[in-house]
Amino acid sequence: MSVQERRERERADRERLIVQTARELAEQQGWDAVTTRRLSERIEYSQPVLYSHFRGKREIIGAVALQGAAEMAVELRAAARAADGPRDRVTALARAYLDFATRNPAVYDAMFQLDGGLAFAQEDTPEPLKDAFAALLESLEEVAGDGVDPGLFTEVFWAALHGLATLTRAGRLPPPDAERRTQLLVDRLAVL
Amino acid sequence: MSVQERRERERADRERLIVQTARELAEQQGWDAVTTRRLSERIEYSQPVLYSHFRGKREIIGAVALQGAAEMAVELRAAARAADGPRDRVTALARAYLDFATRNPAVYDAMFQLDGGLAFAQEDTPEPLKDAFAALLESLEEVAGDGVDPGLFTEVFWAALHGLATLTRAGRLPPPDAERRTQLLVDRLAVL
DNA sequence: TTGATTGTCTAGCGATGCTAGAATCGAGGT
DNA sequence: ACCTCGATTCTAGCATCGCTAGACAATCAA
Repeated sequence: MSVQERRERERADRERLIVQTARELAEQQGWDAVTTRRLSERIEYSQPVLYSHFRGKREIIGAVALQGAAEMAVELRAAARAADGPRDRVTALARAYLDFATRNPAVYDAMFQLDGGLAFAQEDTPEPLKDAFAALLESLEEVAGDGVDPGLFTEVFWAALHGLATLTRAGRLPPPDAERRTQLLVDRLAVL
Repeated sequence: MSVQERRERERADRERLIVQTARELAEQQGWDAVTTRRLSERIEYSQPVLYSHFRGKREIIGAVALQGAAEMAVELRAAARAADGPRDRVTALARAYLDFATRNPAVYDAMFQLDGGLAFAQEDTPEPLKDAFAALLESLEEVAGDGVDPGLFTEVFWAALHGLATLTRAGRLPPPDAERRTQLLVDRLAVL
């Protein structure tokens, strides 16, 4: 019995190692550099080992995305908690979101740009993703405005943040004005 | 002299054929299916011919993106022209933008999701891209609000639309509520 | 008609994601 | 201590990718 338990523990450790290594490699050199060969080399196992943990590269991306979603939820809630009043809270939330995207570009890509084979906006959506959305909603429902569905408002606010995050990082929007854009977005969207 | 002119004409025709074929193939089966082999087969030339027109696959994507930007600019201006008053104009503009993204998903990806090797938000940004942004700005500057830089406002509005477009298409936002989200966005962002 | 230039194609390189089948390891019984 | 057998891991290879060198063919000037 103990032997099997140790095996399962080692297996779980190795799975964490794979996800962690994929994430580091992606942040260092971009997702294009995360090949099954390089990844297997870094974890010091052969390629087929990857496929005994994940169906393929997509699932590895998905695993990184879930890890990222959990972290993002924590950071969003921390930022909201540290702020006083609705206005400061929404501003802090927006900054925290964009900050996360800037500091973890590869993880953000795994979550929203790449195909990680994850379901969204439906029943079988993984819990971490639902929770990250919930973290946004918690701080936004108080500024949704009368007669506006908080869920719908959160979707719009999230989409706007997502647009800013992706376009900025892709060089489509000049970075220096990022803060002014954030302020404008918060001022207009939130009902204070 | 005439011989060379015919040659250049044929060459330009073939280049258009490449771009058009890449675009059709991408819309039919996604950009992953647009391989140099499949593309060369469809245009009935060998692979190296592609490289006598474009540096590589990236530039082909870029060419599709520029074509798309030009079309989008036309559609945005048409929608704005057909509307009466600032409110209707902004709503029509937003619908036209999201509509373009829905009807031409592969082209939209070429423009904003994939790496087409194009410069953005700087001097050497290709004209069609600047013009598409200008088309947005023309209709949005009148609703930017006092003391708000129209360019900055357009960037924010654009980012929000981009977020809605990409998240909806990726299955991250439920499609049925698309119109309600658009309305909410216009109502809040635009100063009417 | 010849020679040179231009254009196109065949064939192949290194790299990718993924997998079949061989090789190895280790736990449990004798 | 040794064998057996199942589970685990690896070697080797497939098909496909973007891209390119060098052979071949077509076209022009002389």
